[in-house]
Amino acid sequence: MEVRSAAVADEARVSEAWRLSRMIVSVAELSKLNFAENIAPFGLPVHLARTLLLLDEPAPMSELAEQLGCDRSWITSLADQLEERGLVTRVAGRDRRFKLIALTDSGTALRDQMTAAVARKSMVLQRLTDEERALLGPLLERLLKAPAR
Amino acid sequence: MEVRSAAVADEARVSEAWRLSRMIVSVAELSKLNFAENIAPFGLPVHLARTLLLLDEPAPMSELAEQLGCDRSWITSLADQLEERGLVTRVAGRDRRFKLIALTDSGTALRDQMTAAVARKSMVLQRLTDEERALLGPLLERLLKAPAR
DNA sequence: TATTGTTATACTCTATAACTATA
DNA sequence: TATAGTTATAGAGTATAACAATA
Repeated sequence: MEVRSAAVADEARVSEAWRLSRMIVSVAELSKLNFAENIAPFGLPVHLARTLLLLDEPAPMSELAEQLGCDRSWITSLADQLEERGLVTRVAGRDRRFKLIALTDSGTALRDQMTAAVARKSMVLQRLTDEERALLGPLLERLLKAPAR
Repeated sequence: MEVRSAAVADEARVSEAWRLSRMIVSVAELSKLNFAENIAPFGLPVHLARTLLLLDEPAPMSELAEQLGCDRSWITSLADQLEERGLVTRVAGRDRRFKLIALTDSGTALRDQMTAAVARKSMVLQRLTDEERALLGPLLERLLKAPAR
């Protein structure tokens, strides 16, 4: 009897967890759509916008590859595209093998505009209250950092 | 002075929202990785597994296209692949134009196994307590349903 | 004429492998 | 020999457009 009700409770817990998992993915998809809409006025494809928003400091290409979770060769292509638009330049690194990707003045200006626009129009800001956001933060941190209890 | 501090508070709110947005996307990415790992033992590529988990009732292909957010022609391809593996069949719909994708017995068995495995091993279940999940649900619902307050 | 699913084809994003230039 | 970036090529995943069958 106790075993039975424990199993039922577990079943409910598992199916609720599954529902939450699917919701997280949906939220992220919505969030990406949102991002795409918000940057559309700036005329950059999503992957270039994403890269631009990452470039606080001049960064070696291999480091960008790591941050974006992609191959170095793809970074070459991204850098080419951003360079064509005058948003970044390749500058020398501490070693003649390294090339750093650095924002140009217009790249910096565009990044600042985009960051502000994207943050102000984010779903999280538009749809949640201050209190709700305060609750959400720690939960997301747990999901990202927790060592799979 | 009041204006200044209001602006500062707003700035903080916006940048916190931006941090949360990025975390949501990271969580979703982790969650997808997790999903991929959990279904790997079943030997289905991710897109087929995702489709299988969607098939509770026999569904017309155009409805699947809508649910998965992709073109009807891609559903044809998915259905072909699932059919080759004996997991689904095309059955007649209420109109001779419609074809419904329905799970076979082995499709149903596989789906049940996968659903259970995926739910039990989900990050949400493994990394959050019951209380934390109870907090997370309503927040996600707000993000998905809220009419952009 | 409008709709469902199919086919053939093309495109986008990204990885792999081979290459170069340094170190 | 090992590492950073580049080039050329290939693949996965998906869309587009034209089409066939049915309504």
